[in-house]
Amino acid sequence: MVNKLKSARVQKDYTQEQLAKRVNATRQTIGLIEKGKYNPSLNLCIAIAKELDKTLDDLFWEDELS
Amino acid sequence: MVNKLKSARVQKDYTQEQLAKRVNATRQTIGLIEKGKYNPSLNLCIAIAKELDKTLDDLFWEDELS
DNA sequence: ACACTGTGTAATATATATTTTACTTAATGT
DNA sequence: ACATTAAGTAAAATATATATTACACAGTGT
Repeated sequence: MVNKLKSARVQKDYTQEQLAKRVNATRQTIGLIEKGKYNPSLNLCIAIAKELDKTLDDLFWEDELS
Repeated sequence: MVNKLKSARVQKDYTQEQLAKRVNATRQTIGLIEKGKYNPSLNLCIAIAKELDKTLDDLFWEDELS
């Protein structure tokens, strides 16, 4: 239920730290978001999505649907 | 550039206060998000989108594209 | 055995989202 | 004219996202 973000990051061959730097965040923040332990801000979500060539829905919209 | 959220809310015939109550937020918070003066949390965005029968992309993804 | 890289995690500090309370104004209805 | 409703806005308080620093650990390469 968690790791669409992690999948997308790994697909891009980014480490947590590399992604963090590109979106002006910290490794820890990225790690916690991947673990589902954070409720990130919209701007950060958008920055991450753009950096990974995904959309908000791709990364953060409900899995439960379908 | 701002008001996909406002449009969706009005379409649903919700007042700011009604929407706020349904997503466990305040009228002020909704108002500021509509004005683009806030960087809301992902959870709030998701709650709003669900309540308005939209997706994250519908409401919060870039206008600038195209 | 030792260095190095990627990640998990925790404590404290800082920035900022969100609430609470309150005042204002435009619009609408009586 | 008055009351009511929806919305704009502001100050202070509170909650929480995020940064900073630091330590631990597994995996990999030397």
